[in-house]
Amino acid sequence: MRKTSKLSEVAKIAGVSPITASRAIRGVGYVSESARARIMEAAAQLNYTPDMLARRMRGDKSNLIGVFVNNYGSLVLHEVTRAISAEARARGYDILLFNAERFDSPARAGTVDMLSKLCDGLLLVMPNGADGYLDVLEQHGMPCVLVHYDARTVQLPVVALENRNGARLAVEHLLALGHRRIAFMAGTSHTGQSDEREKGYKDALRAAGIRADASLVVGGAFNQAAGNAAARQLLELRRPPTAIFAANDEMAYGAIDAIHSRGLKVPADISVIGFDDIPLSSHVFPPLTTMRQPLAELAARAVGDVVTLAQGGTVAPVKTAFPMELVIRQSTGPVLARTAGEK
Amino acid sequence: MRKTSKLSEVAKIAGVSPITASRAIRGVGYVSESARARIMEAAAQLNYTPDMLARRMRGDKSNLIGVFVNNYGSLVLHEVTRAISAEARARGYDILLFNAERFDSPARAGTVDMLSKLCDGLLLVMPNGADGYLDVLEQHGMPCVLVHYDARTVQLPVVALENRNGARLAVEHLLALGHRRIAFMAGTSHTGQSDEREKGYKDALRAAGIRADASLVVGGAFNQAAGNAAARQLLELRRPPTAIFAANDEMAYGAIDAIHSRGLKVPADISVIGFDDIPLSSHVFPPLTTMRQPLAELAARAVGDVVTLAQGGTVAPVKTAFPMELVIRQSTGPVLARTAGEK
DNA sequence: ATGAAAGCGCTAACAG
DNA sequence: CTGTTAGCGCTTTCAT
Repeated sequence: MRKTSKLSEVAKIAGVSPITASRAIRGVGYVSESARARIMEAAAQLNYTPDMLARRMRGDKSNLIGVFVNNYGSLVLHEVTRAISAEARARGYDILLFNAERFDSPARAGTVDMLSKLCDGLLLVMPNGADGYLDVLEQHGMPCVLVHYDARTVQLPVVALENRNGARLAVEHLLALGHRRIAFMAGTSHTGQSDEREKGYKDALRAAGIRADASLVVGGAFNQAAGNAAARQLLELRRPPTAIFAANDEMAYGAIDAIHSRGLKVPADISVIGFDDIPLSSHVFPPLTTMRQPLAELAARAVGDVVTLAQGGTVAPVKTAFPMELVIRQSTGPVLARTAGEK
Repeated sequence: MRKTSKLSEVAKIAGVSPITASRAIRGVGYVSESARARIMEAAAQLNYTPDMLARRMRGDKSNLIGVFVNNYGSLVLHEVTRAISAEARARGYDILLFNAERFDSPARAGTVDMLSKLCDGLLLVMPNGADGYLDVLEQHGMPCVLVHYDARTVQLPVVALENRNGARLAVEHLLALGHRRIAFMAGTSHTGQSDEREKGYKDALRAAGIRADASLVVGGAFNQAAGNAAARQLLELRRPPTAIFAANDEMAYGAIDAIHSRGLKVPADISVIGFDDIPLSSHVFPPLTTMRQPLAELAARAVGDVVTLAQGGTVAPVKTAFPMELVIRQSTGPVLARTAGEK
């Protein structure tokens, strides 16, 4: 690997000391016109670029925001990071996305540590509440904001969704359509979001005077495969649900697949509602009724907060929850007379 | 920000010199049992983590692969990076994803440079052929592999798709269904992929003895919005096409939308075929006929190549193109008698 | 207007 | 077995 040119080389060619060259290149302090000219000339000739690694080691800014994610691959995550990326760049920051299942594994500790040194601020997207790294960060004082997190309280600003309330709204929509036997498909409980959504589901049922039926709560992961499996399980019940509330859109897709492959129709036989409203939900068949999250506002807030922190400002370590909006498309419909009567 | 503990502190507590502490912690060289115990004890107590930045500045490995992308946001890109990420982690590397429109902007140069110093190897996914950074990399000697690139030749290994051939196959499928008036929706020409696909489209038409009609080549970006706009444009033609070949799946989704919103049906009125076969293409309506890329193999090869390079091995600077496979679903069908007769 | 010294945190090479 | 010296590339004092 060809060595990249360094400041001392530039300085030598220009016939000055490294520090003078440094000043000229950064444009600070006094440098005579002639010296400056020679230095710039030499730098151009050598194609010199300052070594940010070295600068950073001395504590300078990097203009980089680190985005830490786990389970890279989910579509919501993709949408969230995309929004964050757009927002960050609009503010003059670049994004460094780091993917790790957990951040507290000893093998990863060094990397994580280095990245947090490298970046001016950190955004943890959908972090695992059980991850010990959260505690490290909490004490560390590093500018850091949690995004899409709804688990145990940490002393860090959190930008999240009104998961519980949004879920209640979703189920109320189903209730309003006459459904009484409503299933919930849960994701993982890593971030706490699924748990909150489940609470909202139960809130709505309780308010409607419907007793919870444990066999109607299924699932286990936020992806299509899990949604598919969970739906199959529901369909095999002696009394299957007439409607399914999936903890996210991707699970809903999987559920719809399972229903179709049983020869049943959505929403004629079973209604399905998702959560997140990722862009593709209006393209699947049938177009998915779901709860929309205000992605842009959320990203703007998250990035705004880290940037404030990174620039020495203060942000209270509290959770800001954004409201969800019901988007009615075609995967939900009134409960059929025959099924409704069955109850 | 609380300073993180450093080696010298550990050493002081353990009553040894920094270098001895270093040896004990890395497990190299001779350290007496008693000293080692005291050092580990102190390190644990201080929660010491080595500063990889400092290590890296001395030229050590980081076990990180940098993935540089532009236009972060596209779903194909997401799938590709996801596959790369999985593959890299399976080999013990972590991924650092860096998003920038271009890598040669002066403002970004420092960051780009730093990242390439930081990472053991680089993967440029869908790079812009016009980006001057490619030339820098070419000379630089940094372990680096291009992924999904089909533009001007550079002296770097490239892992790509059989774009031209795959496109030909796609159009031949349409031809076999009786279509004669076939449109092509192009993406951007940044990576050269769209251009190659267009060549394949023309190859197939020519082989079938159909004269190219410039009004049937539309588009301009690899996303839904562009696909939508392009399809509207096609539908307004005096003689609209009976089939559309979109340069990627996302454009195809947009096209299908446009067709539906005109009150037409896919494939009854117009057939649509995509390119890439991202997972969602089997869930949209109608399920999309498309060309599948061997994602896992591709990622395995790309990661395998950088890792080889990073470990001092050699990889020839040539392009490896992976074949595409036709996946027939329900968005393509035989041309209708009335339309076919029209010609 | 310019430079020398010192240090960021770590470790290879070379003494003890 | 352990410590000293030196240096990665840069920049902030503090001179001159």
